[in-house]
Amino acid sequence: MSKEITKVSNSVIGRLPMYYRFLIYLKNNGINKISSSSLAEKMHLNASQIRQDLNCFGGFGQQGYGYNIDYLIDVISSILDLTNLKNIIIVGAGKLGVTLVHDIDFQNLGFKLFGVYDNNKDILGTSINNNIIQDISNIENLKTTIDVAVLCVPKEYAKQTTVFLTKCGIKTFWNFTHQDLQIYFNDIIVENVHLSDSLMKLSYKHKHKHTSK
Amino acid sequence: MSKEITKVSNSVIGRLPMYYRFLIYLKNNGINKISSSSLAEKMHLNASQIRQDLNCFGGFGQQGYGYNIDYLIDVISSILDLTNLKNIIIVGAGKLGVTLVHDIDFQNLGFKLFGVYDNNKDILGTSINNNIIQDISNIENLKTTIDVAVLCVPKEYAKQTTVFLTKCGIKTFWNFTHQDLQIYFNDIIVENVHLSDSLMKLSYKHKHKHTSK
DNA sequence: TAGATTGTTAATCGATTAACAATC
DNA sequence: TAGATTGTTAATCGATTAACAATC
Repeated sequence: MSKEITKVSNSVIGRLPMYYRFLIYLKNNGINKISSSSLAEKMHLNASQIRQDLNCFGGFGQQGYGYNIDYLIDVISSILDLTNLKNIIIVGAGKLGVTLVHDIDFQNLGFKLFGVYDNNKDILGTSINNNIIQDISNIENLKTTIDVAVLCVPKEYAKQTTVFLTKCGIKTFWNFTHQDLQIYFNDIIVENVHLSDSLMKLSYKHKHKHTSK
Repeated sequence: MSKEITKVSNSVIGRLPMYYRFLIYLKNNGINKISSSSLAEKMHLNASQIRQDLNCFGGFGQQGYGYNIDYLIDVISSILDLTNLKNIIIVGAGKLGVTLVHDIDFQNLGFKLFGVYDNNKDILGTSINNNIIQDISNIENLKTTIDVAVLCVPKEYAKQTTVFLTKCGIKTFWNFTHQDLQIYFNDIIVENVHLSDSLMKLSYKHKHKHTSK
């Protein structure tokens, strides 16, 4: 049974991948059903929260029994849109861009890696994992729709690159540039991976070991 | 004027690096003072929130005037402990580990890169940016205190590596392994960079463009 | 049927926003 | 001094947790 989804909070969305990961772990250990309270205990969460989270999208459990793990994995996968492959490109073939080509399992995360782009003449034509690095200006001429761009360019180029890509019709960005983009662009969807912010938070937590939450 | 810090919420801590980054940007543009309302407008935030956030740590502004940007940068830097260098090691010298050695400005984020470790005999002794890859077992014999470990090992090894490192006295982790650790360890500090979770969230947001926040 | 556990409503808790007195 | 803007208290909003009736 599925629900009309209106507006789901970021907190809920943020927990879905965590549930997904943990349920796969349980499945791999031969477990095929689980109750919200037992899942909560294992994940160090609250059972009410798990039920509330899932019920944003529909009723996927069975009273007196719990949740079927295979089914729940399918459901979350479908909510996160992991089976419908979207075209993604990597913009910026520096160390980070290249690492992502190798390390990210795009296929299983809802994406088809469509191409890798850069503007450095020295590396154009080189191949990474069977992806030939192409000139970024080629994006304009693509007939295929690109759904998402991964921004791996240096911070100084983040803004102008995004201007260019939005002109090419791309509205969704996985942003590794340490540059805040939502400030300058309306109507784009951005998921930030600000590694330096993350490390600063760790620095704070390390200092305030017993005073931070 | 500084305050007795009791317990600051993760939401507040999470915004500090963002303020820090933006204030440096303003400074680089020759601006030396700003009011909370003007900062809020530029950052698409709420002025009350900025004042509340800062006042968790003390009163750093001046009525009728606003905040001195240089001073505020210093204050936040000190709150985040960015000037007191802590020893950090990278564990796992695969593509990601190597990329972090090159791309992360540890020095300016509160850390001194102390060493890079792996257990792959083929790469031991190799040098990355003047860091020689050392055998992970050497960590046990270190006389120097290691404050933080960056976990860049394959997911399957995350748990056992963490067990080993905690035995060596390391309690703070920057975790890139896609393995939840807090579930298994008490009393450790972890900052997760779950790239696959991040991409799944983007997948969700892309699908639900107009229904997600 | 009885026991277990969901789905959902209600209560609580915390974070964000508004208001305003203090003060530079 | 008058105007501006902080620091801080109070009000609102949203997210988490508890409770329980519905039901498998």
